[in-house]
Amino acid sequence: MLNLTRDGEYAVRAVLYLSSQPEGKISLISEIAETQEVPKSYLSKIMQHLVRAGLVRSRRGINGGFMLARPAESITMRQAIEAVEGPIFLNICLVKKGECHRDDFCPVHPVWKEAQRRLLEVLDGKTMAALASDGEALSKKVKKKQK
Amino acid sequence: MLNLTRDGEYAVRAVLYLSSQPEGKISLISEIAETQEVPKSYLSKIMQHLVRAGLVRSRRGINGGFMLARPAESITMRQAIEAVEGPIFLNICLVKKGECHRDDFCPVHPVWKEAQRRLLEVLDGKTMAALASDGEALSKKVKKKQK
DNA sequence: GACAATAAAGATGATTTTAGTCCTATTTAT
DNA sequence: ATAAATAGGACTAAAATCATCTTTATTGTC
Repeated sequence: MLNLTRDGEYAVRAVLYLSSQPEGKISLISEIAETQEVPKSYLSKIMQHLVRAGLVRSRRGINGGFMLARPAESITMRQAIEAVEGPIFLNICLVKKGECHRDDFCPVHPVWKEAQRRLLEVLDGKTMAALASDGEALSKKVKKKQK
Repeated sequence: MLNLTRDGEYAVRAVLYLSSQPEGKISLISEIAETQEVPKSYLSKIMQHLVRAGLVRSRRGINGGFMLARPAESITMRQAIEAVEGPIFLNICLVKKGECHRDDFCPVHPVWKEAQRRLLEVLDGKTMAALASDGEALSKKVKKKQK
């Protein structure tokens, strides 16, 4: 349907939250779930994907929780999304050569290729560090408005 | 899942086929279905959407069939897709202001807006006439290769 | 007017995906 | 040991996907 699933949305929120925390701080699932408005038990699933993808590190037991596995500057929006949704392909014909046998003579194929390139350019171009910084700026604006 | 459905794929194929026909020619569903490798009864549904969207005109009865309702130059890929899938939104937060109540302070929102803008730019920029012409060029190339 | 060809429209259904919940491990600091 | 935390699998309801089939409406020809 050409739109992001909950999985992707929640993954971005979670990684963004961790990126906004002081370095080295460990965050609880319940903490992330509440602030990011994600069902806790669902989030648990999402976090596991993020861990397996190497974006997030977890610690079990008392004083456990989650933190980024890498600097927020090195994690892109695309990576967060693909960690839970798998690789992004606007159309199956982009999965790999030969996936669609009409490839050779289909004039639509190159259009999708270009569309996908442009989409990914945006998602690749936004790091979690940048998002976190944008978020801070926004929350200052909101507070000003409320005065 | 961020990818095109069959509906969208088939719609593009069907409109493209009609765009490649001599002007004024009426095409049968079975003809479109066979050449475009779309199940006939499924295609029937798709064609109805295209008719209602005003991209295609139909005639019932003997000698009936389908033809473009407008010049192929005036039909974009986006229009063909949205005729069957509805408006394209990469994320629900783009549907309309207020759809996502995190809008005001969410730094991710503008990124999706930009990504969507770029994607639509590509789909808006490709007319069915252009695709048909690209298709012709491609089929010549394929024939050459086969020699 | 009867008939055949054709699309329109609606009912139905199998399969997959989505969006979760819940329960039982397993790990770990104290 | 115990309490606090994540890990991971089983389960589910609802929706979307990808169709098929049947009936109805329209239209040209004889």
